[in-house]
Amino acid sequence: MANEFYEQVYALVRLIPKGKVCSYGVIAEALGKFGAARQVGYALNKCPIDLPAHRVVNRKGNLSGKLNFGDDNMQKLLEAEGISVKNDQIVNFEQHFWDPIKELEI
DNA sequence: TGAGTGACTGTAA
DNA sequence: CTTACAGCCACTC
Repeated sequence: MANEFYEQVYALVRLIPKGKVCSYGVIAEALGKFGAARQVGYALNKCPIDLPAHRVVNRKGNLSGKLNFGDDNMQKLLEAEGISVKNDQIVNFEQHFWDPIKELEI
């Protein structure tokens, strides 16, 4: 690929602290692609094994790519990090939400 | 090149 | 809060 955007997405996802989650739109925004949330998801679709994609969810906190994440149970991984998941949706999403822009802005 | 697709989001109801 | 519609950008066929 050699797409810088993809690399940035991967790099940012890896920066997500354990026990925290983020939305596609925020990631796209942090990379300067305000309307490219779908591309973030597309980038994650490549899903490198070392990429904690389970920490990335949509704006509703729904595990959109749970099935696409792989054989592993995305919900289980989140719960292992202290994130409660109910009905494929993160509980207290705002509480676990991590804003890369705000964090990187420091 | 153009049409179809998608791990999305904002707005409206 | 959810559901439905439209807009959005990049990739695949």
